Amino acid sequence: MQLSRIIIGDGLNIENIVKKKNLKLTSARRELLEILFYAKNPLSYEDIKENIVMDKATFYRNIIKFEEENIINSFESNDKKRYFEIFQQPHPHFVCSRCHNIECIKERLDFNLEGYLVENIILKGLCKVCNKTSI
Amino acid sequence: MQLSRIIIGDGLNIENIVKKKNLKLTSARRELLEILFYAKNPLSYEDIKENIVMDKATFYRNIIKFEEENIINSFESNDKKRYFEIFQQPHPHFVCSRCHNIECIKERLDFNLEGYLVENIILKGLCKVCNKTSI
DNA sequence: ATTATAATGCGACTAAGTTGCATTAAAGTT
DNA sequence: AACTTTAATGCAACTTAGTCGCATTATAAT
Ligand SMILES: [Mn+2]
Ligand SMILES: [Mn+2]
Ligand SMILES: [Zn+2]
Ligand SMILES: [Zn+2]
Repeated sequence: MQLSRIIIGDGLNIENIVKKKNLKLTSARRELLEILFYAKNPLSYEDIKENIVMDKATFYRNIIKFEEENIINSFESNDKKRYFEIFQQPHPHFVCSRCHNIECIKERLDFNLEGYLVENIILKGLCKVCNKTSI
Repeated sequence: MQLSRIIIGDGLNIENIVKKKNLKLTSARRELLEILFYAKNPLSYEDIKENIVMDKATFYRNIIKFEEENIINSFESNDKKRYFEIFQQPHPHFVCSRCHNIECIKERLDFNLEGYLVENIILKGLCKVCNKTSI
């Protein structure tokens, strides 16, 4: 909710975004973008499918389009699934190996890795909640 | 080659390792561990299957056993595949989005992420080689 | 050598994601 | 408002990594 405001700015709604990219605004696309805009964490197809009425193929074809147009970005977790979120500033993600939650990490992780170009960071382990309750 | 010496120490061969964990030493297990010991990078089933004679189910069942016994560890890349390596000190892995190579990162990446327990780090982007040749 | 049990091969299966194709709906044009 | 063009959709079939049940076989202990 706040996220979508921050990213798309005032006056930019789903209609504007989709049309600005020369995509047709279908009900499938509106549904999908609404869910992603209001999500606090990245979501997989499995997370979303209960709340949408489109076919799986339509889902993935729209996901591909949205990624091409930089409306969303995605990454693979360690559960064989791909997770999607509205495109933001690149930031790390944390995958909890106990509760399987996936969180966006706001903190900057500063390290230097000479010669490489790091585009994406995925951390796995215990999230704050699970780490506390693990004695 | 050097790696396996370092980890398992002098006098510790595949026979010892397997028997120490109360696993039966089968030809499938010997084959699999030999390949993993001599590998410079983590390997997937697809990487290995040409060089082994066991069934896919046997491969994965042994992988599971080896992981339970901390003989190997594994992680998922962004190509939907799982990669396996002989268990070592935890260290990050770099997945190149251009050449799709997977490298073990020796450098320590020091950062603090308050409250979390980071068990595993996967970096994605351009490896040294691809980063140089990308202008 | 006999035996108990763990490991194996085979085939069927699951789940994420992809593709071809005929149909439908969006958006522009008259 | 009807017409047309083209993109988007649903459906079904497919691909691929990994899993599982079950009958058979190999390992290692006795
Ligand atoms: Mn995020
Ligand atoms: Mn490694
Ligand atoms: Zn957790
Ligand atoms: Zn590379």
